[in-house]
Amino acid sequence: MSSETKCSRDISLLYSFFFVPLQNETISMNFLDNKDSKDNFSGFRKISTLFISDDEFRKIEKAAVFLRFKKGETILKQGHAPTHIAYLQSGIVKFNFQSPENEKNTILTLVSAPKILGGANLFYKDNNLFSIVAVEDCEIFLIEASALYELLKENGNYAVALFQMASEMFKKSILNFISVANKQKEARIADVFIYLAEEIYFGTAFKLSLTRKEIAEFACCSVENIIMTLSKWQQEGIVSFSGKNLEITNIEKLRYISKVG
Amino acid sequence: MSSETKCSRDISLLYSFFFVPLQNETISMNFLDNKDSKDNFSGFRKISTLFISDDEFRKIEKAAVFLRFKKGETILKQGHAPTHIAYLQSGIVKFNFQSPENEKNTILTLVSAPKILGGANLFYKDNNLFSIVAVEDCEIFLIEASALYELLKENGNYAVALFQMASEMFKKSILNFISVANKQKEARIADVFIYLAEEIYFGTAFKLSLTRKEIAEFACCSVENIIMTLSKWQQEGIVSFSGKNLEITNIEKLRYISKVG
DNA sequence: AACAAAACATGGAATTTTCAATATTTTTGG
DNA sequence: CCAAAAATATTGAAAATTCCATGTTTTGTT
Repeated sequence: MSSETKCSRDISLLYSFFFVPLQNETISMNFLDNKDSKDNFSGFRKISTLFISDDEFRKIEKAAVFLRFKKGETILKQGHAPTHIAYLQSGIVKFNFQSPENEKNTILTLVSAPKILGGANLFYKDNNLFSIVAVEDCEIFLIEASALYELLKENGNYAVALFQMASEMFKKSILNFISVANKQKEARIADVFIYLAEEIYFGTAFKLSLTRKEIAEFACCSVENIIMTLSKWQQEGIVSFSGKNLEITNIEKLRYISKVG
Repeated sequence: MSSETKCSRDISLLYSFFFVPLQNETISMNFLDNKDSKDNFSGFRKISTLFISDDEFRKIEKAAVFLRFKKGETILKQGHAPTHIAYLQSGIVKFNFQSPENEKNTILTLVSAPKILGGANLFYKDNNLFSIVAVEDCEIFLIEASALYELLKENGNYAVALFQMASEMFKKSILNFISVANKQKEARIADVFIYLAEEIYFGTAFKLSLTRKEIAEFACCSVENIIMTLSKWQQEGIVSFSGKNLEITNIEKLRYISKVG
């Protein structure tokens, strides 16, 4: 547990109650005190404020705990019971499926803050279908599922709103599926970079937080394909990169590749 | 409109109100009178009975129209506004995505009755992401989305239940995605036939309602792959088929191929 | 700073998969 | 019932993609 944590009162009990440690995973133990927590929680309030009352919000807040996750840490784990839903305050996460047979990973979709995560997992009767893993340092509120469930049952308006948000992320997975199913390598990789620019980094120049391997797992091809394609694109003046810094210099060309492949 | 249609009163107006004709698609115009409609609708009631009251059910029933769709007909169309949700009383449907660029179709998942369809589409803000098409003759209730929406907002319990059902179908699409992304041809085709036996035909011997082309669109490979693989499997004693009649004679072998293939 | 591990990069061989050409069988519509 | 269309089937060539071997660079840790 970090020594810099400031607790105005003991919320470690709350923490240990709401948070189930994940196997073989080291968890970032930092969390803020209630005051800070409340401030940070305003993002969730903002998303939800149209639909839930102050009373309802306070109930959720009581069932929530604020956590920081470092790059690579698992937030919600595939195969576990969906005991929590997560509100992503800041950072970027991947929806990762790990094949039980081989070691292969598939990234279903990427999501950047602010978003409510785990809704899709939550509504299954079964255990989590995929993991949610930080690809950048993240600030997260883990909310006890049962508390949210009670709210949803009482507040249909909010239920519909939450489903819409959860559906958005499903939709993105499906869109990626369609890209993978119909297009070949180069068009798929183009789709990934268009997606990164439009939905993750909100611009054409960014510091890439994904490794080539992760991009391969997202575009469903080999690492070599990613590396070769990026090199080719750099020669063709479509992208320019050095290390992790990357700029898409001709996004229209990328859109063309996405279509014609 | 079929001459054998018996209408105890004029519901064709209701029909035309609820039903938006689909472009380039001939629609089955048969529908039953209100009495029959009520009887058949009990399936929907049964699915929903734990969550909605008789009053609420009657409201939904008033906003519903019973239709028969013939094999190949489109029930909900990709790109259209999600004006309706469908209760599949009997039959089998495919979730079909048609690529705007080329003519390629992708079958995201298959679903057999009884199920509530279009929930996923419903929760999007956007238009339908995919079409729902009959692969066998279907009996369907089309329910006005706005009526259901009102119910969901008032009845959070039912909203949660409906979303769970919609999530199930999403989950199946995702599982297919994972199969396509990670496995190669033969293992994917094995997955498709295991799915058909377990979730669609509820047995290892069935009359295949999909063409080889549709199976290819489901397993995301070429028609030739399906034909060759089936021939090979028949020689190896894994399946036996003649025309549309097919029997999986060694499903364990199929499961092995799914894993190792 | 040194070292180990991971990530990045490149090229060719091997494999998988699609495409193209063609023939047979089954289904559909008049 | 017949003709046309669609579906099924088979084959080899072409294309796409992964795998493998190898080397360089970057990152993280002690």
